[in-house]
Amino acid sequence: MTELGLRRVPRQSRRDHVVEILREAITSGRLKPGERLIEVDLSRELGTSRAPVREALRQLEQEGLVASYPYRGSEVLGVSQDEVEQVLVPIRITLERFAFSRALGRLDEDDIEKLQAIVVEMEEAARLGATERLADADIAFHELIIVCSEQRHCLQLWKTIQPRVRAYFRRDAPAHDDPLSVARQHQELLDVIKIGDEAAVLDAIDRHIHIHLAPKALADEG
Amino acid sequence: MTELGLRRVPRQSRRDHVVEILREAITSGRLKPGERLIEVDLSRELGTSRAPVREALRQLEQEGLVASYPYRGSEVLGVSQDEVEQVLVPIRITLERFAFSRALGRLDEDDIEKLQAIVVEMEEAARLGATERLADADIAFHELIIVCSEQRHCLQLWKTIQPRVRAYFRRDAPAHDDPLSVARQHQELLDVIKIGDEAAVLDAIDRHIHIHLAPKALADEG
DNA sequence: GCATAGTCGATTGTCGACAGTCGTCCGTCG
DNA sequence: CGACGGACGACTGTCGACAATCGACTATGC
Repeated sequence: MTELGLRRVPRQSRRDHVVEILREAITSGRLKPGERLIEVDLSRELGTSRAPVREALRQLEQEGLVASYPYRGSEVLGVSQDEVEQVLVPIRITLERFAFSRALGRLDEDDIEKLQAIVVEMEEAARLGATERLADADIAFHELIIVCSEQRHCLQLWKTIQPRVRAYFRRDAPAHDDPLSVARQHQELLDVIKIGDEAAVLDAIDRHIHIHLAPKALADEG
Repeated sequence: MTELGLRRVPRQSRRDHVVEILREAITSGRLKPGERLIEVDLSRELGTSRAPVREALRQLEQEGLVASYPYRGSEVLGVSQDEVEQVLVPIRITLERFAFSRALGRLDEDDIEKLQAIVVEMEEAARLGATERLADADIAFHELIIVCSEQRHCLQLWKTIQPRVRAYFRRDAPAHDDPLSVARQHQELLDVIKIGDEAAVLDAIDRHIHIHLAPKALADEG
């Protein structure tokens, strides 16, 4: 009848659905580190069978949000500041330097427009004090460029660390004294991208990502 | 009777078994890029049901060895030289710099002995021209140190890229004019580790991993 | 002859049931 | 009183069957 071709269509598999629900719950902090994840309970709550839940837990395990032990279940993991500084930030720099330089030649006007829209979204979120929206827009900005780079394995590695990057964005977002600065920084990054000078872009990314380091870590880096 | 408590015990889940078989087949090149992986066929060949096979394929997908498309199946992926140089090598450097510096204080005599044993294994494999054994020993050396660093997420990221690192080790191994040099380089690295000077170790790792770059890439890096 | 819609086989996505494993609790024995 | 061991409950690992989806092929109309 009125159902236009997508009646009960999942359009996204139940597994993906479960992954999203759980990832959201973990990165937002609603599920806390150490909490147990029991397959039957989850499947009941989500109105599905255990098979999709199991596969979802495996994926979250790969993403480092969950740890699981044979025959003994799964638990939620946290993201330490130490990991952010020592692993995630350097990996992001490696990954994004590569992705950004590849993306430079491929970004068309449409892409630039989308990036600009994300910056606008940031400004709006910042004004409203919507820290989660701000963090998600931040993720979206970086992910869009990685997607545009059309480097399959780069995107795959990004997907592996992205949930944890999101987790620390969200955790740290409320601490910003000036949320608008996030939007401003991305605007500057975008401006450099528009100009298209590779060296300048790489330099801008380095500085942009380094912002996430705590003062002490910055001192360590020199 | 004689069965000493581990009769039919899997001791490793069927899923892990399937993962290992397929990973081995892909990294060794027995399964070629583009080849299709059909769940029922695999489950029949491996004498198991589809559930473990499905979960194994998901894991290999996370590792970047396999790509899968909803309702349309999975296929084997390759590892390009471009990815090695632009992504895997830099990521390895980031990861291993961190892991090695963390491991330095934790390596006990037992660990050093194991590392030494791996170098001996390399020498033996090199003399026999056993290129796959040589590549696997190379992997084992680096992985042991990452394990000793006791950085959970570091290990998790390593597990994500390790299969592709193995793939390019195995692919490139036969091309070495002097297989023994691999053992020699690791011996030198191990010697520096024994001394325990962090800066020297980090420097040695950089150079060690950079070896995998083709001459052209090296020129690019300056 | 060509475009379009319907059908079919192959393959994946999901389900409910059962088997295997682990930690715990309780009773027994020294 | 503590160590040992077997039974129990909770949960994960695996299975075989069914539903949903896709691409290719075929038939139909123009």
